[in-house]
Amino acid sequence: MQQTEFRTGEVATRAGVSIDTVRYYERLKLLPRAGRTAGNFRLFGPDSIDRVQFIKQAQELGFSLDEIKGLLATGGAEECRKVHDLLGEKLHDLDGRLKSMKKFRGVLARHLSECERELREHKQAACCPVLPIGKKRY
Amino acid sequence: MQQTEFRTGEVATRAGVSIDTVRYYERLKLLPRAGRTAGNFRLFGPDSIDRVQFIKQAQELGFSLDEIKGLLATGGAEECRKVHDLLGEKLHDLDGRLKSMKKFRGVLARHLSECERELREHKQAACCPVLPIGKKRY
DNA sequence: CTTGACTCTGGAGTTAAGTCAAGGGTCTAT
DNA sequence: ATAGACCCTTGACTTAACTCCAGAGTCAAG
Repeated sequence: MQQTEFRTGEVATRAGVSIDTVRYYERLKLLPRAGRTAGNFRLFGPDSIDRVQFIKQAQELGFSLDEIKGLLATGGAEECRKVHDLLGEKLHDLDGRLKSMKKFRGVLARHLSECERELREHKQAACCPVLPIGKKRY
Repeated sequence: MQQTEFRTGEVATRAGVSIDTVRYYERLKLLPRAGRTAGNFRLFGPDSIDRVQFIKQAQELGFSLDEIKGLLATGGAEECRKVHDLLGEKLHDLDGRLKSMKKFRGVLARHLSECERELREHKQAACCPVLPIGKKRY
């Protein structure tokens, strides 16, 4: 049978965060309040590990903990509507960011190859500062 | 003829940041030290505006000011090599992030449609918390 | 030559997201 | 029944990236 309860430290290592972070997330209600043992040790269900990972991923993509909390909200119908709208909005954001990331990727790639040419041709050129603009005065 | 010098406030509004941010960036050497008028007002070249925008964009994509500074560095051949390497690394990061963003996009989109179905079908269902996992215990 | 909008410096304050430390329990393997 | 590994709470600290403030100077228009 699968393990079904985890203490703080175990959640932390499994999800790849610090133990303090797990407690911090619980305080912020990003994780539901965990149950406790007789000795007051937290006990989390396995879903909490996934949840922490979800949070971390969303965070990587530029969502704040607050926004993430919005996405995790649970409740009646109007809550649902709110999550729905937020979701649509976030999806829209994400698409915008995907687009500009691709553009930026292009900029960096262009610079990279320019930089390579520079290094190849005049072996010790002035340099290749990454800046999508002229190089003289600022 | 084009305007060729800008004071702090103008750079700020054109680049869409606060005036404090412009000064802050100058302090951090993300912008080259601006020239001054007789009365000690900063004078920036037009490139500074582009530079601020570049910084903001990179930042949106998850680069820290410190990393960005690395990309802007200028200097001899080894500096160049360093920028080159950093650039390659960042490009690689970016690709990873693009991938996981797309995946996450999928997750959100799936939730969105699930949420919509929920709202459509049982008009006032329990709700649709965004969580890529089971809903019972944490 | 005054007024109102703008700018300067230096330093303190803020926010998000942790991170650390002190002082003290708990658990389990021997 | 004790050592070593965990865990608890409270509250202070840290870092990045701003943001705000006071007190003072500058500039363009009328």
